[in-house]
Amino acid sequence: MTGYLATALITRLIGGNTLDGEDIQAIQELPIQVRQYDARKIVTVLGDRSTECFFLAEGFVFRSKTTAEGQRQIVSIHIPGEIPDLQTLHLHVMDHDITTLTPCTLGFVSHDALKRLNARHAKIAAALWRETLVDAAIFREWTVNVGRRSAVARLAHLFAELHRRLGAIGRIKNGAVPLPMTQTELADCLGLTTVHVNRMLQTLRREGILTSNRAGFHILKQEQLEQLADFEPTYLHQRLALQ
Amino acid sequence: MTGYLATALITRLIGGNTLDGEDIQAIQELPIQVRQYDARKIVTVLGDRSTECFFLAEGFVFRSKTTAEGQRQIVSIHIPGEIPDLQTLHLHVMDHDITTLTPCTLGFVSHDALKRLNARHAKIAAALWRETLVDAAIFREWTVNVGRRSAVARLAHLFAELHRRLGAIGRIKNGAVPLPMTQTELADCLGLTTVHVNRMLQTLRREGILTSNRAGFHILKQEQLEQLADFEPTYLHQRLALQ
DNA sequence: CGGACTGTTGATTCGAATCAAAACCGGTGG
DNA sequence: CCACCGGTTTTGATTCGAATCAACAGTCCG
Repeated sequence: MTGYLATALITRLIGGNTLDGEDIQAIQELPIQVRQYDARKIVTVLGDRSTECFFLAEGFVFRSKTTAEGQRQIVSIHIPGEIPDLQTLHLHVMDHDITTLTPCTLGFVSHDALKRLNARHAKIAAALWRETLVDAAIFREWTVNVGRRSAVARLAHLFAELHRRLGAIGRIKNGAVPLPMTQTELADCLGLTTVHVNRMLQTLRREGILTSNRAGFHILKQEQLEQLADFEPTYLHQRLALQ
Repeated sequence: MTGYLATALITRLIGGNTLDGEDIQAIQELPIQVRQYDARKIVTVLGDRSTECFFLAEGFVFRSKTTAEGQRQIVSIHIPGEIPDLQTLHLHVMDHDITTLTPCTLGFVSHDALKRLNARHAKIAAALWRETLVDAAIFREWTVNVGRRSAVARLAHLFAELHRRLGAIGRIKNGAVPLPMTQTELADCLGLTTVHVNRMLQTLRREGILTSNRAGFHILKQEQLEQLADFEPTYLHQRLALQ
């Protein structure tokens, strides 16, 4: 893994852990295959048996499951620096789909290479494990969101979370959060219908809490948003508040 | 960790992985402190900073989060053989509560001991990591359940899942699933109210799909239950169908 | 025996889904 | 350059599933 790809991963892993020079070098030497994806393309699908994981260098992807009645639920959104299918290292069959939200740059690394890396570098292994644990913490919060919050609060919570996560990787330029999701996709994150998401978005706009369009959203009143959302960021387990 | 405690953990870890004699011995030598808990006691609470993990030897516990409005959402139920707070090994602050559902026997192991074990036994580390990944897969399915299924289907799905998981550890005696949850607790798993859970339970009973009482439930028509639930067990990642 | 949960029932309300149609927008091709 | 097309956003009317409110019955336990 070379250049900015390695840098992005290392930055992320260092965020929560202590890696030494050897660890960093090992990551830089990781054999990686870079592939470009268009927006809205499936990367991995339910039932797949992966032999590699991908590092999300640029763009957004989401994970989703679809019920027998064809109802889709998005279970997570991934941002640059993450490894959305890291669980395939130990869970051999995919139990959901992964789809790109935007054009993406993905860096594929074989399971073999990752396993060797883990075997030789305990700190990296711990850091990667930790990444999957943070994912799990976010899943838990999403269950709470969908199960116990009102429609507006759910939507507000999603925005608050993504604002924090994108802020932590320095992707927010004076308040503008670049996240090109359609209202249908928002609805599928929240267990709502598109129509209702549209109405709740209007509520948030009317209150002057945010503006939004196809390219992303812009939080105008963060405090009010987070309060409305019942947002409590502990679950993100962000070690440092990066700005 | 001695006697049946070690056996239960080893059985579980072997289920998905290959451990050799040395690994097994290391687990048996793990220093463990056994504590008994009454039913409905909090084991770990939001904000805690753990220095140990506990192995659930006997009984059931659940993890939950509560919104600012006081609405509780149960995000997972744990059964004997699991380590519900294993994530504390790498995520230092608890982002939810863990409560016993029944009287429980818990075996506490210090983080230090676990970290030494992981450092020396790569296969055990992988097996433990895998456990947390299966947890995460279940969280994802719960989000789908709460987000996209009807009330009856949600309830049916919960029963179907617990039937499979308890079956895999040999806890089902001719169809009877021992799971003493109140309807309020069921409701908190499903993002529903107690009243509505009561009505949906009656629906399932009326259809002759199951019987249930305070001690647990008894599935009469498994196939119909799983179909109604849109239950597809891949996400449980049960390597072998144990009987 | 009494009290506190837990389970059940009925009447009513309400939030979100559904159904349907129109407006908008960005890209494509004639 | 403009007409068209598919996907997305918006609006309105209506329906429906689950919540709410309220009361009562059942059960466990000290």
